[in-house]
Amino acid sequence: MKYQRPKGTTDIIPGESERWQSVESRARKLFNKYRYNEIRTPIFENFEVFSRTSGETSDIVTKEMYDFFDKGERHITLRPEGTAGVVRAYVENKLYGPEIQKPFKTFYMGPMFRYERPQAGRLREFHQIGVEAFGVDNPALDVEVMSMAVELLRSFGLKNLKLAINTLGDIESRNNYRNALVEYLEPFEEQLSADSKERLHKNPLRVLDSKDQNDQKIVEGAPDILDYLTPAAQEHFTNVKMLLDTLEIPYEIDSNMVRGLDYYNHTIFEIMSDSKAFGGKWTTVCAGGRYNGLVEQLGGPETPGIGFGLGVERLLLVLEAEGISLVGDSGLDVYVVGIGDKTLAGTMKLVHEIRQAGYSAERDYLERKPKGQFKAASRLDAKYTLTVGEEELISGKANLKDMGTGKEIVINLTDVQSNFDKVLENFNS
RNA sequence: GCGAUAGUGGCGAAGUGGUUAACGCACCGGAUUGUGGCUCCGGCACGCGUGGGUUCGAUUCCCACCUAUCGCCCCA
Repeated sequence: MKYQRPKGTTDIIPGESERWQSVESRARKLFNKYRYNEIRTPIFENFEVFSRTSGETSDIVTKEMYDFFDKGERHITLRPEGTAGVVRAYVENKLYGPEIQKPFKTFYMGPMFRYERPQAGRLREFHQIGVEAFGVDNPALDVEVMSMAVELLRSFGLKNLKLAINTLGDIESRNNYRNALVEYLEPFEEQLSADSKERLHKNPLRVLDSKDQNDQKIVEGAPDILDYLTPAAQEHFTNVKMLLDTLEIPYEIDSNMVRGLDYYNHTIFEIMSDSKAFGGKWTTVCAGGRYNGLVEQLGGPETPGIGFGLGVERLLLVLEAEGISLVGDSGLDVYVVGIGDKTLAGTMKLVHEIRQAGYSAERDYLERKPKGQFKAASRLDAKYTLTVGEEELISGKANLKDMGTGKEIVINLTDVQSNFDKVLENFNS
């Protein structure tokens, strides 16, 4: 093979693209119900937009970004996630202005890029559907966002979903907790896995979700973030739980849950699936949280925010594994069978007229014999065939056949242009 | 970035250090001058991921690279 697509990318070809369209259009519909409107931001941004916000030491920044210098020596990055760019746009377009209703609610969908080792549901170019809401610190917004995510996944027919929630508290809570955690872990430093030793001082919270069995044992006795919340942070979390209960949305509190990005605080959540698409292991399909402070970090006024991102590839894998089909077929209405090379123009005209009348139409382009054309019509799942030869073009009458029942009638070809609806109506009555 | 497995036609899949690389599906054509199924007949890989090497000879052995899949890291 001379040319191959770059590692970790994929072609979404017809047959597959329909599923994407279905996911996207359902998401748009749902977001509209909740009054979220679409935002489209660049696929690349200045490097700093992500490096500042994601955390200078986060893996995303240190080893997963597709960054390069353009011809003007600008340090550019292909966006690895959606939120930072949206926040940048929020600030740059002054969407925090007093004339704009709060919360400002928006959604996006599109490709993201991370330089990683590809695996099932993990590509270098992947797609996310996400939402962001700015300007309101009310827990009602946290719960609206979560409820929307859950509803979206359920609307696809998914069951066996788990909503896991946690809080990172405010800065003060987080710092207090971080200190307590490091203090607890340091005596175990020598026993920790190599990875966790590394994390201990770089990003101690990450030790909490280590997969190493021994690490997990040590973590069991670690202090709990929930015990270090300031009263304000505590109240926020309590209200989030209360509101989830109100909506009867089941959830689990996972106080060991952390985030790969530094900008999160207060409520964080993940929606996971234990679908066989991922070998039955719980895998995150949708994740999000609150990021009060991020807008300020990117040069805007102090503005709270919250959002989530949904991995489209992962969602599609789960839907497939669960045997959920998204495509309603947009079948072919009429296949026009043309017999003999004298019918070239007549067939073309009929196909054109049928399309003008609002129906889908196909014809033969390979000069196949009638048998081959009927076979093709059958394969394309055509509802009807219209058969024209030289005689029919002269007499103005031709056979219309219902491919389901095999029934045939003679129709006037002039009716195709003027009232094809009637023709079909009469046929079916 | 690390570790493991794999790579033969559009798809699935057999195969061997040595003449024409099985078979199945799909597709195309014919038997059947203008009607979908079945059946029968015929066609369809100057080629075995790419590039080197060993050999008289490589799809088969060796090396490198590429890609995919799985695990780790991380994550949607």
